[in-house]
Amino acid sequence: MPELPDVEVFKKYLDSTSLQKNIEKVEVENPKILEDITVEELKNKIEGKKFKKSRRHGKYLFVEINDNNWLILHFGMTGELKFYKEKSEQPDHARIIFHFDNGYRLAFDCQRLLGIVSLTDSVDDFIEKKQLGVDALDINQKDFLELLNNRRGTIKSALMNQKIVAGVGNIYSDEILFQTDLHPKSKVKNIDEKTLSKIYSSMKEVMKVAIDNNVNPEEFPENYLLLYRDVGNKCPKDDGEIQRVKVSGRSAYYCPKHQKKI
DNA sequence: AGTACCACCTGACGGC
DNA sequence: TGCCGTCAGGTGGTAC
Repeated sequence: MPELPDVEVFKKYLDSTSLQKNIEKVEVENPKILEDITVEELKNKIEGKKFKKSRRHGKYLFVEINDNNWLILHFGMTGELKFYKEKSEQPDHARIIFHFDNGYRLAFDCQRLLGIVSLTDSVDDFIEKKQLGVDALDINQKDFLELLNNRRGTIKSALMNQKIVAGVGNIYSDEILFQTDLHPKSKVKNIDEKTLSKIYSSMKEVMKVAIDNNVNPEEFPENYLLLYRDVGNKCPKDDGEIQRVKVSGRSAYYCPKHQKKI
């Protein structure tokens, strides 16, 4: 799940359920999910405090505990949040559980343990240290074009490169290229400025559509790839046959009929 | 600078 | 039923 739109939906979920409640206890079910911190540090810094507000950057969600203390959540491939009351409702792979004083709990669930839970005293420093680019929802067209100017690689890997633009992952880069009629292996340097501008607009549009529809593909427009993103399916635009190709180690799905390599 | 490959992990699925 | 290979929306390190 967790690309920019998914994380934005998690943010809204956390904001609407878990802010301003006293956190009585932090339970660590699996410490492998922690990075650079110990179980004790996590408990000491959070127990007895409240989640004050949250902030998203790319695929990261940061939750403020107090002025110089933020919880870092990264969802990996399989992370998600669940707010619930009864233990019986606890998700199968709850790795960290925050217990609130009203009896409710917030679980950081992560089946594959590729997610990360950590702490930082400065979100901006963390973003800088990770060399994350500007968030895909915030970047302006001029900066986007400049960042892609003179790149030698493929357009899909550029879109997925978190140092260029933060937030776009495998699924949504496919969607953006599907909507702009470009083969995922097209070389960035072969793409003219007009087409790059189209990619920029499509990136914004796809992110917005996904967020507005709560990342539920069933609600997406009919001409979106997402519901048909598998080998052999019919392209929702022109009845081409969806194919798969490896691009920088990831599976890219595309319609060979209208996505041409340039 | 880019890319290919590996590692970190768990689990679902299809073929035999 | 079990075993095996492949795949899955992420990131980071290494070696070309």
